[in-house]
Formats: sequence, C-alpha cells, structure tokens
Amino acid sequence: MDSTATPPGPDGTSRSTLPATALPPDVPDRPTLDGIEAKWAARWEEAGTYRFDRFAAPERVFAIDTPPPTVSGSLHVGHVFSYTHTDAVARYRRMRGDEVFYPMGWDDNGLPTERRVQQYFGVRCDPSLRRQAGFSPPESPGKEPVPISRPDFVELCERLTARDEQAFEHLWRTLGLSVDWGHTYSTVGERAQRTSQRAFLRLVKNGHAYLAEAPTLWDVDFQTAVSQAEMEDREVPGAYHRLRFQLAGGAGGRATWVEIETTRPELLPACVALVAHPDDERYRPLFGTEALTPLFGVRVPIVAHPLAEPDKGSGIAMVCTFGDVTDVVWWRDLELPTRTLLGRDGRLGAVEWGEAGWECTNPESATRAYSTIQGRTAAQARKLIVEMLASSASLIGDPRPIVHAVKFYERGERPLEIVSSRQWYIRTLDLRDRLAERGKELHWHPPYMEHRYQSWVEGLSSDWNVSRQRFFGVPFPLWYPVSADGSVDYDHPILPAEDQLPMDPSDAVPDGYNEDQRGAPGGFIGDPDVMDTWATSSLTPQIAGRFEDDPDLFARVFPMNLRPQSHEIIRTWLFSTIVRSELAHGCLPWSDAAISGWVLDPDRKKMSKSKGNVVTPLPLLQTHGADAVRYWAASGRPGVDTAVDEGQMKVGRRLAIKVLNASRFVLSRLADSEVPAAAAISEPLDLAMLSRLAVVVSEATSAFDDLDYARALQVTEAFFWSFCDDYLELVKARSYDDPSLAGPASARGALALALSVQLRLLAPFLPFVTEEVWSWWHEGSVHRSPWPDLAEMPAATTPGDATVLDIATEILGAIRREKSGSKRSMRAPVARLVVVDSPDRLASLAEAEGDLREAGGVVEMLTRPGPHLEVTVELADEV
RNA sequence: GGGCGCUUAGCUCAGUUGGUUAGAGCAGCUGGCUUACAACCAGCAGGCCGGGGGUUCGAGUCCCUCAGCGCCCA
Repeated sequence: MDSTATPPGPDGTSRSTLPATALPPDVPDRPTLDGIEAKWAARWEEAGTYRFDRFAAPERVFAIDTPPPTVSGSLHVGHVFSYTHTDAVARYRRMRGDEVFYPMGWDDNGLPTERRVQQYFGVRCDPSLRRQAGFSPPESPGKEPVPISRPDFVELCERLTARDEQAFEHLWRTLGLSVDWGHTYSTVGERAQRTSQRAFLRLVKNGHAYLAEAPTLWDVDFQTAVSQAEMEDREVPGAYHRLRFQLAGGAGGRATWVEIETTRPELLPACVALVAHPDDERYRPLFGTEALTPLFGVRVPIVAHPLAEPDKGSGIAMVCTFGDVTDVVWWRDLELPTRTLLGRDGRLGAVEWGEAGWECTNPESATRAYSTIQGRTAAQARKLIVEMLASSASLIGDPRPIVHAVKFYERGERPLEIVSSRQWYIRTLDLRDRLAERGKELHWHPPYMEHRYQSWVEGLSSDWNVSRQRFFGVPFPLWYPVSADGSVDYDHPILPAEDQLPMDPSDAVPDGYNEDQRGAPGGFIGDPDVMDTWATSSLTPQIAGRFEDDPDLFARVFPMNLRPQSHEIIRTWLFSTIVRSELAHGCLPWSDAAISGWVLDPDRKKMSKSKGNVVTPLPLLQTHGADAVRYWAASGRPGVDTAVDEGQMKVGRRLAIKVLNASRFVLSRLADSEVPAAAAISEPLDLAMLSRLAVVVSEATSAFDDLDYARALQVTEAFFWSFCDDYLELVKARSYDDPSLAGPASARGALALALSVQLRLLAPFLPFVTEEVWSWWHEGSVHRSPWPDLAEMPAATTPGDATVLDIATEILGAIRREKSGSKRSMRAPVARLVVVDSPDRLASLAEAEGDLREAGGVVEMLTRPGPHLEVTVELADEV
C-alpha cells in the first residue's frame, strides 16, 4: 500500500480510500464546473454518502440540532449562509471519523402557514365545526372564505407545506448540505405532535405546566395570546394627558384635587387606583385616601408602590386593568380590583354603571359618558374621551406629545393589549437560576453571545404562556368536563393516555364518554387552543432523535453536540430548548452553540420583506455555482454579520476552477507511472513545501475544532494559491523529467501528496469540485476520506521549516519583478543572477538552485555571502 | 437607562499571549497568451489602524474617555 495514498484514520485503522492503482488518471481534457451540483447530489444520494449509522456508539456520534426553516416563508439567502457554516463543520467532523447525525427539519407550524392556507384556498377555520367526510377545498378561493373544521384546515396546511418543503429540499441539495434525508422531520408532523403532546402531558402531571386565568398579552388583530418572547418594543408617538381627579372627602383647607398624567386616557373607566412612590413627599399625605375619577365618578384608592416614578409626569399614575405590564404588577402587588374594559377584539365592552364592581357617584352620567366610547377601538375611544375630558375641565392643558416604547407582537401592527384570559403556562420563573447556570455551561461561539441569553433570563417577568388561540398547530391534548349546569370545569382536565397521541381533542373523545356528549351538560369539551410554535420547536432534539419513539437512537444522539442558529432567536428557540431539556432531562440539550450573524443586503442593510431587499438564493447558485456561493458564506466568520457579496462568489468560483486546473496539471504529471511513495520525497524544496502544508493542516484542524470554519478556509486557500503560483512553477520542469530519477520522483510524490491533502482540506467548503477531482483518481468519496493528518507527511518533514521554499520563492519574485518592470515576457531569459545573502540562506538556496534556474530561465547564477538579501537580475538582450 | 459588538487601504475583511517595515482579496493601474489555467499569470500603487488621553523600552493590540454605526435587554 502506498503510504501517501492511505493515511491512517483517526481511530488508527487504515481506511483504504486511495487505491495505488487508480492511475493513469481519468482526467477530462477540458474540466468544467457545469452540472456538477446535479451530478454529485444524485450520486451522494445513491451511495448514501451522508447516511447516519444509527448503530454508532454514542461517543462517536456528532449530533447537530439544526434550525428547521420556516417553509411557508420565502427562500432567503440567509438560509444558505448559516447552513453552509454548519455543513462545513459537519463535513469536517465526518472526515475526522465521527458519525454525524445531521437531520433536517421543516418548520411548518404556526401563523405563517395558517395565513398562507387561508389565502391560497380561500378558507377559514371554525373550530366549532366537525370534520367533514371526504372534504375537498374550493377549486379557487371565493369572495367569502369557506368555514371548515380544524382537522380539515390542518390537512390543507399539510398539503401546502409538503409542496414548500420540496422547494427547500431542492435548495439544500443544490447547495450540497450533507444532511441525512432519511431523518427529516416537520414541526407539525405526526412525530412532532406526539413528542410535543407527550412532553406537555408530562409537564402537566409533574406540575411544571398549569392552567390559569390571568392578564395576558393579547394581539387584538390576530386575537391570540402572545408570550414575552414574541413581544418587542417599538418607539411610537403618543401623548401625556394631564387629568384632574377630585379627592374624595378632601376638605378643611387641604388640596381638593390631584393631577395625574397618562398616555392612555381611554382607559380611565378601567382605573382602579392612583399610585405614587412611597418616598414621594408630595403624595405621602394622600396614601390611604381616595379620589374620584373624572367623568365616571368612581372612588379609587391612592396607594404607594416603589415602581411609581416620581420624575415621570406628575409623579402619580393611574392604575388601569390593564394599560401596560406595570399595571399588572401594581394590580397584583396591591391586590386591586379588576375592571375589565377591553375585549378580545380590542373594543371597549359593555359596562353596567352602578352595579357591583362599577359603583360610582352618578350611574346615569357615567353611563352617558361611557355610551360615547362603548364599542370603539382603543384609538377611537381615546380621541372621544379627550374631548369629553376637555369640555368637563378635567383635562389640564394640551396633551404633551412624546415618543415612547410600546409593546407589540413581533408580527403585529397594533399595540398589544392586556386582557384576562385562561391560558396554559410552563413554569420558567422558578427555573431562572438553573437556566442561568446552564447558560454558563454551554460553550458559546462566539463567547460574547452568552450575554444575550443571560440578559434574557435575568429579565424574565412571567411564566411561559404556551396557549395560542389559533387553529393550525399542535392541539393541547386534553378535555375538560362539562358540569350538569353546563359550566366547564377547568380545574379537572381529562388527560389521554400517552399511547393515544397524537390526538386532537376537537376530534377525539375521552375514554368513558361518547361523541354525543361533546359540549353537553355532564359531558366534555376539548381544549380549543393550539400550542405556541416554540412549545414544539423547543423539542427539536427530542423530535429529531425520536425520544421515546426510539429510545435506543435517542440515547446515542442526545445530548447533542451542536446547536447552530442566529442571534435573534436566542431568547426564543435556544432559550426554550434549554428550558425543555432542563425540565425533561435535567441537562443541556447540546454542548456547543454556534451563533451565526445575519446576512445583510449588498449595501449592508438588514434584509426585510418590507424593504424589498431580500435576496433569493437560487439565482445566485445558478449564476456562480454552489461551491462559489458556499465559499462566500464560509468567508463570513462566526457571529459576524456579512453582506451578500457576489464579488466574493466570483472569487469562490475562480478558486473552484483553479482546483480543477491545478489538479489536472498535477495528475498529468502522474500519468506515466506509479505514484511514488512518501518515502521517495527527498528534495529539500519538496520537503519544505510539505513542511508548510503541515502547518496549514494543523492550523485548519484546530480552527475547525474551535468551529472557526472561516479561519480554516483562509489558511487553506492562502496556501493553495501560493502552491499554484510558486511551488508548481518551481517544480514544473523537474516533474517533466525521467520519472525513474530521484528528483522527478520526489517532485511527483510531493505533488500527489500535496494535492490529496489540499483537496481534503477544501472538501468541507467546496464539496462539489473536490469530489469531482477526487473521482478522477480515487474510488469512494472525498467526503468519507480521512481528514489530513501530519502522520501522512514524509518522515523528513519538519513542520514549519520551509526556508528552502521561502528563499526560492523570494528570488523567483525578484526575477518576475525585473521582467515585469522591464515589460518583458516571463519567459525572457535571465543572463545573470547574483544573490547576496547569509551563508545559511545561500546554502538553502543551493538546494533549490536547479528548480529556480528552470523556473526563472536563469542562464548564469552567482552567490556571494553578505549581511542581507540582495538580488541582481540581468536580463538577456531581446532578440 | 443597563449591556454587547463594530470602527484598519476606494470596497469587504484578517491581524493570536503587546514585539521587525500593519496583511489578504476585490476594485484600480502597468505588462504578459508562460505546453494546468486569459474564467489565467506577473508586477505596481494605495493606510493619522474612528478622535483624545494613559500604561509600557515598545500599542492596531492593554486601560480610561469621547464620537458614530448596529444589536440585545429594561
């Protein structure tokens, strides 16, 4: 066996990848990149090149929990960017001998899919409807959306997402992701539903999930609850309104008014207290007394709470149920009553003034005032109530315009309201300290990304609301008993057995009941909601690893090694996955998290649909080729935002073409006879080149071990170009000589080894061209060949010592400079070359003299000892 | 308001624990078809390393401060 050709594998066994008899090489005359994506994508699939060995020992498994892309969203160049990073690492680990578990998932869960289906088919989900036998959607969307049952709606969602998944899979295969397509999952598929429902039931049983009626962040347009993680602040214009409240029983020379400032005057009817800071001297005398709301005459207590800000407005605020999250804190801490105003549709509901909870001094005038705003949206009501306040002299001065941060659902268009509703929660506040610890245990790449996680954990203010009032998603797998009087008993949910999962309670019937009893007194009713998409996405390790469905597989792949994702979903996906893993397994779901940056548009602006600057990836892949696009992506360092740069893709394509041509040249030098073994590499210049390459191998290896694929690429590429430009030129003439001589044999051996090593170093980045070239002279895939190792180098190689190559290259450069400066061809002969340098360096030079003279066309070469390098080049006269 | 990151050539970016004259690619300019490659090659030019202050024999690198950009959290 040829030692250059069969380096030992990482496990010490020899993995035969380079048969010694693969020559003469089957090298095309005009090698091309055209069509190699389709060709190799198909062959890799056939050969199962990236198939995961599900019986691999756990310590050999490298498992990747990769983001399932949202299939109903558009293909985005950002996908290509970050997935390439992960793929490069996956390919590296595979070549290192790991069994790489690299499944792909599709995120088809949630609102984006729901909306797309509504528009595409012209339907509307009505959860109160029963499944229709033999249902088929309208031929084309009509004017009015057709109401259909939840199971039917879900089926349409599945039908549409199946199509979207194909587009994504096509993209990934074109890009050359080395995923095992046999392990694909979807976040709303049967397996995901079962996993998600089972995990939820277990949380219910052990008390980590609970049902509660509580103030809930609510989007009035989507009419669904929203969790803290889906909420964002936006700066919007607003105004402070100064309102005068009469003090109840204020007499005897004391002030009879108090003035508050509010940005939400329309919530005045929902006012339940006035609050000031306990240390605020201005209001201290008022604590414990009461005031009357203007227009409505409701008595509200004046109370103290440290969250009241003395510097804000007049220093005293009105507490409403509920204007913002601070109101909720005050309401809870101070045990204030509830006066609910806003309904789920975002409009002011009916109020019986004077009745219990709405006691007031004059029900008649309160009713009159309220009738103006009842049924209006918050924005409409605000205008109207300001007019009324102004005419009743309760509004002091003009509203003061400000810009302030208001909470929005990240997909929403109107500010979030807070309504009281019944929701399922997962306890996260209790876990805060442990979650912070887990954040410290996780290896973050780059490390500073941990701050985002920690600040999120520190800022947690509520348990995780996982109920969503939507249709497409994973249903809550439970029912509630309906009492004899028709009221629903939420305190005693009916849980199914785990082997009944997945199930939809709007379709399934609990044991001991029959379908007739649905909704009837003494019967049952299904939970109408679906889970937050993150309640399912947070289980991707369990879904992909088939937790409980295949415990043997799960034990091999979990905990996983790598979670790659972008930074904006640290608080959602990364965080929630850690929560679920902590609750279910008491450990981190993965050891390392690689956080990629964003892709920016060519002008370094953030891409967004609304700006219309989203770049789609397929045209780029078609124009430049997959390897070229991957090259651009892999140049973006971990965590760094990177602009789409077609210039870089062109550079990548040139690199790929260079690989073709350089390989063709090297292999043509090897065509005539057997490839010499590493032991035949004896020329100092060849050994020097390999010394430098040995350094590249170790640098690329340690960079990859640190998940710094970009650095691995950079050192490899830099070496490759100098290898082509300098080393190949220096050995070219010698490599053409009689192969039975030692010099030419050494050159040929070094060329073969260097090419083999470099193709393997480049394989994670340029999987197509390296495989193409590899196939010219090897059986098997370069992607299953062993990662280069210093043990492959000839024994005489000294990593790092490349003096012979350095000095020969320097002098070749001087010769080229002279020819270029004299505007002569590179072939122009050098009549005389004089080199002055230290005796040591001259000795090194002597070892490469023959090659240098051939490469430079040097007729006569003289050397002289001196203090530093000095080169004189005398060109021959032009003929 | 608290925090994180960035600022180096016209552009995009490297630059390790402080250590020769700060690097690369692209773009630009000047040449060259050289039996692997004109989808190529050679060469040249291009920098107050954001501003200021400090530590040090020595700072792009460490500390302080200011400014701009981006992001996270409240």
